[in-house]
Formats: sequence, structure tokens, C-alpha cells
Amino acid sequence: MGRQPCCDKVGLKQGPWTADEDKKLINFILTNGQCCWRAVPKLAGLLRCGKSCRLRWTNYLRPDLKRGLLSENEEKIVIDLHAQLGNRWSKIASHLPGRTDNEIKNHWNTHIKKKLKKMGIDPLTHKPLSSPQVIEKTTIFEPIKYRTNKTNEEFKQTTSIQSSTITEVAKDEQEDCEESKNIVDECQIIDFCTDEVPLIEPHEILLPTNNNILPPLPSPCLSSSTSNYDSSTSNQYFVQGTLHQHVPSIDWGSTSFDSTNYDNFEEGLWDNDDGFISNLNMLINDQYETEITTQMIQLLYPISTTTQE
DNA sequence: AAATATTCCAACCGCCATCGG
DNA sequence: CCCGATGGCGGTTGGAATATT
Repeated sequence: MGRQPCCDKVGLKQGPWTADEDKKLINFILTNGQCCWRAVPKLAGLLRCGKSCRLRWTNYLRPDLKRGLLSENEEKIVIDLHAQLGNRWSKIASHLPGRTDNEIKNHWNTHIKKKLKKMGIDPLTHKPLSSPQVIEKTTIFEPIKYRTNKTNEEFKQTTSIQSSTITEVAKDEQEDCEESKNIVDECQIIDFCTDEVPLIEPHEILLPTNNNILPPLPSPCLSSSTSNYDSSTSNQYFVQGTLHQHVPSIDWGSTSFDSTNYDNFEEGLWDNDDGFISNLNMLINDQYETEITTQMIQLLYPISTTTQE
């Protein structure tokens, strides 16, 4: 006898999510936080299995997600981390704030793989392909300076990529390296190299600065009678499923959801030290909840919602 | 303009790890 | 220690969108 399915699929909906379903899920999570996913569909009024709800939230609806293609610098980080970690997409994703494992995996399979092959590099081993091919000049493999405690020479000895390949394509691309370093500094993953891979916990990398790193509180769970979560507390935010107390400071600033401009949304979440936390705080704050849910729906479904009105 | 091929990504599937009883 | 429930992860797929013929 095999393992039981995660849920009884009879009568449950599958396939693409509708705006209405998204709205229900967003409303529920914003109101109650993430709890037992198995219970979520029933409590939220959804005809989905809990697993489907969790995936939809983590891969698409989470307010801290970035959208759009990975930037060149993000690609570089992905490639380098993949060389160290292999297909451990969730670990790789944990180094890229706002990106999901699914997104990175998809981007790897659809874009990066091709680029590497085109360059004559085996995407599996990160070594040159056996049959000689023309290696295009590219910015992907410049010296990766965010290995801050290593010189290029040391790096070349530790990387799986042939050093000649690296130096050849990289020597005149120094400026981008600084950008790459900055990106990674933001992610707080400096000071590691191929033989020592620090796996940063999500709560460490998602919070950009300062006093925002706070000890986690237990997640609220509707079905839990032992939880010490105080539902009357309004100054809270959750990051990666963990509810945190929050330093009171709500400043949406110039950021409002613009249903026609995803960049605006993204910028708003990340444009300053406090932006991300403040915005999440607002998402949890009761007085904004309905409005924000509506705006999130408009963001996700700009056309359908505007035409309905 | 229509047919066909290709690309892309959201969603699903099944396995594994962890946790609690 | 065992077992079931649950969440997390990586591989795969279906189908919409786009490109090509």
C-alpha cells in the first residue's frame, strides 16, 4: 500500500488559480498568518488542497516576491551558487531575496543552461564541454569578487570553472564585479568560498538592515491552543512564515501599488532600508488589510480588475 | 492568415526529512 | 523506536504565449 495523497482530491480544483481564489488566500494569510496548510483551504473557503495553497502563496502571492526576469547580477550569483550547491534550488533561492526556488529553477532551465552551453560550458559540471566550441565573450564569468577574502588567483584554484576561461572573459569587466559584490553584500553572504558554504537562514537574508533582525515568535495557528501568539498584537510582520514583532513605523512612502507598473511595486518593497519591513507591516495592519489585498489583486490581475470596474 | 514549432513558467507529482504522539 | 501527518524540495509537465515557416 502506497503513501496516502496529501489530501483527498475528490471535488478539489486543480490548474491555474483564479483572481477570486487568490483574493481568498491572500485575505486569509494576511488575517491569520501561515499556519497548518492542510487547514487553510477549508478555513479560507477554497476548493484546493493545502499543498496547492502553500505553493501558490510561496511562489506567487507572497508580498515580498520580486517579479520579472532575473537581473544579470542575480544570474551570476545563481551560476556561482549552482557551481557550489548543484540543483539545490531552495538553498540558492535563500541567497536571492524575493526570488523563489521555482523561479530560479525555471530561469536556470530556460535561460542560463542555454547561455552556458552556448559558451561551451557544461551546465551540470560547470566545466568546459568536451567538444571544443567557441566561447563567447560574456560578462557572466568575471572574477567573483564577493569572495572577499580571496584573490582572483585563489579563486581560480577553488572554482570548478577553468581558470583560463575565467580570466579570458573577465579581465575587462571589472566594474560589474563591484556591482556583484554590492548585491551580495546586501544579501549578507560575503566571506564564503567554494569549500565553505554558509547556508544563511531566510530570516538572516531577507531583512536588509539594522534592528529588523528580531527573534521569531511562534506562528499563529488557528487550531493551536498552546500557541502563545497574541492575536491582539498589531505591530507584527511575518517573513518566510515566521511572525515577528515589529518596531512601530509605517511608511508606505511614495509606494502605492500601481496596477500598470510592476517595477513600481518592486521598488517600493526594496527601495530603502525600512521599505520592505514597513510594507509588510502594513500588510498585516488591520486598517490597511482590505485595501492592500485589493491592491495586490489589482497588481496580479491588472487587466481583469480594471475592466471589471 | 494559418499551421507548426518553440519557449516559458505556473502548477503538479512524488519523494524525503522532520516532528509529535 | 515506530508510525502517521505535514511541510519542503527538486523534477516534470501542460498549456498559453510567442516565434517561425
